[in-house]
Amino acid sequence: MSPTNTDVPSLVGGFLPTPVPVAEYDRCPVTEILRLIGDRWSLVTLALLGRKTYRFNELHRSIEGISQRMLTRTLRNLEASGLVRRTVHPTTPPTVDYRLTPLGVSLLPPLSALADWAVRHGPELAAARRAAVLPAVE
Amino acid sequence: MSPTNTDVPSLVGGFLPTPVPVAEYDRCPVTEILRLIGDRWSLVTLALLGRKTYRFNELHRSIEGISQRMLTRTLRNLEASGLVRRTVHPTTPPTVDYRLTPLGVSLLPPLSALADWAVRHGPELAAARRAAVLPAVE
DNA sequence: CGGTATCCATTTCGATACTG
DNA sequence: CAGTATCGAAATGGATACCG
Repeated sequence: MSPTNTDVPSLVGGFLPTPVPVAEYDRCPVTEILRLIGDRWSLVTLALLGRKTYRFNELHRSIEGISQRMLTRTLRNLEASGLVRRTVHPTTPPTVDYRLTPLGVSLLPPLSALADWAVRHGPELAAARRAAVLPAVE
Repeated sequence: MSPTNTDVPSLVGGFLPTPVPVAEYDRCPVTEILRLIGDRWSLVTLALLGRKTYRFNELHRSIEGISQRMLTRTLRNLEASGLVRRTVHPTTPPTVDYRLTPLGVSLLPPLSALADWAVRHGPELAAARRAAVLPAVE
């Protein structure tokens, strides 16, 4: 009802048929976006592109540890989902830059909300992990 | 500064050192939560548990297509992160129920914000995918 | 500069069978 | 009822080399 709900967690529209049909679930946009950005490199990439336009190698240098292959794959993925636009400038040698599309920009606020939650509750998450791997001497 | 920012996407606190150090990035709580819930079954599981407490087989029946093994793994994962609490009742046969912890409940609003975004922009995402796999006859 | 192509290790997922 | 054990398939990620 309300344009943005903050107190009532809707999660997939506010209702859920049970059993949840697996086919629908897999095609659910919420599932898709989480799987899209839940991989190793998408989040940093989006975070950087949220700040400015990057050239390929500039991005490569900006993300420590990423291989050329994975950077390409990550960018192509985000591009295929409409979050990133790839622009080739016909110079010699050719230069390519990447920027967020308006759709990509619109993703940042909700993503930041999740990020804020994670930062706030990071200690609790870490504590839970520690408690889980050390079920000894209580 | 503001308790919840909606217009300025902070993403990991509002600044990013470049190059982004891979070790820090991997330990970043934002990365961790995304990878945690970015798998195949965590989102539905959380969505269901957000509604009520479930017994194991009840959950199993409620999620079409999930195997016993994956349900167990998913629940154990969420439990190890402190989002879900597992309670064993010493009856015969033993019954076990799962519910969200307060931490798990606190995750629902930001997750719903992302879900709302996905639902709103689902058509655009789908259109981008279609345009990407059909780069023919423009 | 901005990629591909190849190959391999690791992880994830799912099916099936069995258990206290 | 609520799992565990085992196995194999598939997806994911990374290293290296090469290309227009």
